[in-house]
Amino acid sequence: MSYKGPRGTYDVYPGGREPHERAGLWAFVEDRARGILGLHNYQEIRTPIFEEIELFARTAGEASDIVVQKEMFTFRDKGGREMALRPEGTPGAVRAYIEHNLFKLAQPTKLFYVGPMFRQERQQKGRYRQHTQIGVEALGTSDPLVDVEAISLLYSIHQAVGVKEEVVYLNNIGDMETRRAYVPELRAYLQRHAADLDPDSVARMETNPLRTFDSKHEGTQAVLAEAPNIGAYLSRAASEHLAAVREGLDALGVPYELDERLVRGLDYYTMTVFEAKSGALGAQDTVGAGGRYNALIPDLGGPDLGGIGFGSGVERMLLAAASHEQEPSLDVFFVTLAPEARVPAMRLAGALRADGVSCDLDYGGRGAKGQFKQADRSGASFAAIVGEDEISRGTVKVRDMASGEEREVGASDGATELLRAIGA
RNA sequence: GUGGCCGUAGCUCAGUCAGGUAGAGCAUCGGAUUGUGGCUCCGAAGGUCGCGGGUUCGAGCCCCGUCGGUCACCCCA
Repeated sequence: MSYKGPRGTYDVYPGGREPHERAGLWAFVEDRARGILGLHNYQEIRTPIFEEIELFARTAGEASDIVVQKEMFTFRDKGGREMALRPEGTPGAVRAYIEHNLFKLAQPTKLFYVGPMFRQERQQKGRYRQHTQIGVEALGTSDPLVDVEAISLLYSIHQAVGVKEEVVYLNNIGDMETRRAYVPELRAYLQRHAADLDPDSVARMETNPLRTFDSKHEGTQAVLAEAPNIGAYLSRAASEHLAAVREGLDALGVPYELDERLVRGLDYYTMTVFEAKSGALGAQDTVGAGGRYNALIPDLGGPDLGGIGFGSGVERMLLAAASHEQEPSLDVFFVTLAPEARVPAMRLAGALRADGVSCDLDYGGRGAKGQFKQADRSGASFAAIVGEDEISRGTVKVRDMASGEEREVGASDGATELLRAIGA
């Protein structure tokens, strides 16, 4: 056995060591999230996990490292088309929205998706080459109350799955007018302090100065601490939008912190951006994040409509959550004490399952003691014992595993008495 | 892609300093209890010491390389 899973991936299986490797927890998170999304009238969209590279290249922006540093998994199909495994969910969803003319319906179109995303990065805590996002896109409107709904939704999902030490950060990075006013000021300021910046930030200062705020470099952060704030440069529209979002969040009781240095990695964001972090994670502490993208739909060939969305990492939610794992439960474990008892036991198990009673039996050829031990470990409420004596009498012995109490019931006419004995 | 740390039983790890017969706990299986679990006791099974090369009479240990993991940078959910 020398095969290992691909670098940066993980398996989900019974008894997995890390929270995101445990099958039961995935079901828990998905159930909770789908429940809340349904309550807000969001409907599921499923798009391919690969698209043409061009779609992602356009949306991420030329300055984004997803494209520039080739963090996408790419391949060429047999027709020579350049394809990529999706690094994020928004482009595919927006592409489908336009392709199927969903904007002709009453707007907004409220969509959610759950699925794997791929980025060819080096793994670390909370970061994987294949990870799963629960995401939302509310398309076809620029109403600030939709922003409120999206942020509230993100917060609600996190609360429902038990994300610990969460803080939601909010900012408005403005419209074109805002950036025309702000970006030159920021760039000029950074250029004056270029000597104290890290090399990455010096390069970004020209291409996309907003992104320097993401740097973890000490010198850069010291410079940025004195940098002009975008808040003072917001256009009237941006400023009113931000005020409306804040008013809505306050009314709903969603706690948040305004952070004027919050920018997002993807270039398509405009106006509202937000990010939910958890202190229970490592350096990769963003659990979910998103923002408004008012130019994206027209950029991809659709009508001039706005949209907003977020993605939340399921692995990070699980890592940041208190464990809600449920003990596996079993109703009945069959103990067979003679070879000829095995088939009758399987038949009875089938009859019980037909009535919704979960059953299992020994396939390991264990002795009586071993089978009872297995029954105990399986968490079964009852053991149903079938041996030579029971077969000759046409009965089954039912043992209550908690009390140790046993009683013999008839089994010649199916599982009726057995069902009664276990109170099903 | 860059850097730190780490690769010994299914799992968690000791053994590396000072080269000399590969260990423990937990888990698994069996027995004590010929058809009865949890607790206890006894026993068994389980290892190319990540891989390759080198030094040496002798390498889990030293040297070189390589692969993998992990955390951090970068970037991002």
